Amino acid sequence: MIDYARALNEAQHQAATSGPGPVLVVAGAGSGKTRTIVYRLAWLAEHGVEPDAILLLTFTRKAAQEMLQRAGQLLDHGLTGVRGGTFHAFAFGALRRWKPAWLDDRPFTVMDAADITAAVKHCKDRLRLGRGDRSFPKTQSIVGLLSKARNKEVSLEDVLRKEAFHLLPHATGLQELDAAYADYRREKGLLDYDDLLFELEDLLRENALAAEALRGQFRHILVDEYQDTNLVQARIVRLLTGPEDRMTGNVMAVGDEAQSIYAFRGANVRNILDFPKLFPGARIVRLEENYRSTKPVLDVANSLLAHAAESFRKTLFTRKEGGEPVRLFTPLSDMSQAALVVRRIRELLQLHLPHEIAVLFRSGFHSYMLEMALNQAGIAFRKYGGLRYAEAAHVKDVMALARLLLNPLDLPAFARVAASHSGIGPKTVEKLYLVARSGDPAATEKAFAKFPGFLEDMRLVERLRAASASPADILAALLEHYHPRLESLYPEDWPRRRQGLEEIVQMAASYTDLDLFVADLALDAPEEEHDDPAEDKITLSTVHSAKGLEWNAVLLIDLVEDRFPSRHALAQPEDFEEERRLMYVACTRARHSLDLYAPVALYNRAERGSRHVGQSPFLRELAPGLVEEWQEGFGGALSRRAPAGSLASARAAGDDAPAHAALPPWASRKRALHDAVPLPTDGEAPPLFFTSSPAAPEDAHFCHCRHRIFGRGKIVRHIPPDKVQVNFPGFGLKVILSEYLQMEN
DNA sequence: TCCTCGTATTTTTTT
DNA sequence: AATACGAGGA
Repeated sequence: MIDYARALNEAQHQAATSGPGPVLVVAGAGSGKTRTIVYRLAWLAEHGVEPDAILLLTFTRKAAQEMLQRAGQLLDHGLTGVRGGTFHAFAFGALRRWKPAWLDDRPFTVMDAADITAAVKHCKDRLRLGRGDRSFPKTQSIVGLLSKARNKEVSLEDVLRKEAFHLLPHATGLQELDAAYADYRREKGLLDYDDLLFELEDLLRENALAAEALRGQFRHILVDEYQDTNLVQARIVRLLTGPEDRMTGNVMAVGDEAQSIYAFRGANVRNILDFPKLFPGARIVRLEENYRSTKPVLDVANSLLAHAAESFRKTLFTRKEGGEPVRLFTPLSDMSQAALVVRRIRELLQLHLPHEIAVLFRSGFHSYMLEMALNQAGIAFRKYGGLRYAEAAHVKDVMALARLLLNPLDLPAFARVAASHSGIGPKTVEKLYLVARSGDPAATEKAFAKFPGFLEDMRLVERLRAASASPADILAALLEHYHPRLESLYPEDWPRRRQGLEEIVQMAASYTDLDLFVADLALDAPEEEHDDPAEDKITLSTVHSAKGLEWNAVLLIDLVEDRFPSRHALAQPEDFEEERRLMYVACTRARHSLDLYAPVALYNRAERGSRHVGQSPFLRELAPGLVEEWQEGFGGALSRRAPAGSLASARAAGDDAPAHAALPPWASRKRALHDAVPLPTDGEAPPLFFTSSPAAPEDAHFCHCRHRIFGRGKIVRHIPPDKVQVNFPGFGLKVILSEYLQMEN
């Protein structure tokens, strides 16, 4: 039995142990939201709710897995039966079981981002839209506009009027394109991300049998990151909890309007405000105490929100007094920013394990320079957001063959396979597709005769379709067939790619149905390397992908105009406000240490030089005295910029270039840095780096312990007050409550 | 007419 | 890195 009252604070306790009916938990950043959900799961299990009657809908699968894992540690019998995943993955599962009628029993495929772009491009070309017209939007902007209209459930024209006034002359053309793209998907048996949600809603409304089956199974629904749901997702949750006129199930939604960062995708904060309307009788619980961050970090975060629009304003409080100051660095350029960050990470690595350190940024490409610097410095990292594994060209090539096997009408897959043979361009693809679809063998033979390589692809796919082999066997066969092309396409690094593809075959081994595997890859691409738990790496991530995660040390880079906030967010006040919340999310990821970096100049390829940039408006808005400012001089020397008016401010202005100026930035960094820090003249607290030791982990004891599930493991470090991190062979690093471990010596 | 290749331009965020 | 566009070849 778990002592809930002891393990949770009052509000958390109320949420975790609340009886039947709808509950809304408004959970501030770091307020123990995950903990609350985990204890909720435990409480439900203790009260006789079978795990498979619980549906946990989260924004990312990573979050769902983490939650289930933490719950498993808490409960003896684990919660393996709890169903959890993204709305999209859940929708796919349901639609696979109850196919939409319009498919007429044809197979269907989930499109990934590249497919959507390719499909819209195809329709655009066929309608001859924007040919030679530079004012016509590019394919990717069009995809964004169409999806935005559907997600916000407003007309395309309204979207244009509001955010792209200059495109209004093209409204008719874009509407035609929207219709053509819809026909395209219908004809080819393809569902894009938005289709999955709307089709699920239709299913729940129109197929009483399916609706009853789902409602009967999932008596308890938990929705995480509720502020990021859009209108149709809220309706889906409502429909899952019962027919329109009455509630038959239970629902708990958890969210924080201050962390709403997906409005661009149609997320609607009103969902939180309207929760009591949609779910009458809802109880509301607020978690406002922050357990994650130290006071200086929280002060910065609160200061950011103080300037937000009223409905988003909130102040979190912490009892963790003290802690390191938040530091703002102003490197001379983004290049020296990368060097400085590398230096700083090296130092943080003496205090923290790699996975406790993260560098965050607004957009995927902002980290390119840092990635190069880290590679040179030999520091391993994992990157989230940006290019995903399943988006790598070689993976898409092999998966396209697999998809063709499942759905011969899958035009994006067909086009990808075809175009990998030389001599086949868009026009030829279309011709071949029409012939292949007509099913006339003689005509097909003739048309394909010119492209023997492609013909072989199709023959192999057909053979494999008939063979009814396992997903792993099918992919292995496709990989062998694809290998020669892999070598010729990527002469430099094909072995690395080959290894990645072999991992795909490994992954597929845990599936019995190929279509599930293909959909999973499109819906939630796994990480690049199959996690080798022994290999601990630091994290690079976009702020969006960092949502819901936390680290001991967070470094936030590129806090300059046009980058953070994104230059695309300047036109609309709401967009600007969303960037502010994004910055808030970024800062609240940090437990002990938060570094802010605002390079003075950015390298510009076109000009082959650097260009001066202003600081992010969010930095200028911060209340004075919240951050400690350090500026970079030549040679990487850092000097403290004293608070305005103090004695040291005059001194900081002078630039005394140290003797190490000629050294490369990351050579003998310790000494160079140390010497560069001016000694305090007025008895003020001294230097920056290396002295800072936020709750330095005690040195590793290298003693062993035993866990009833994971077996014997080595204790890597203690996490005060009551947890330890243990490396279990075969399971990797786990954070576990000491009381669940047996010590060994 | 269609394909290929080189060059210029531009990168938001996610399912 | 990925797209768009224009020149030149089949």
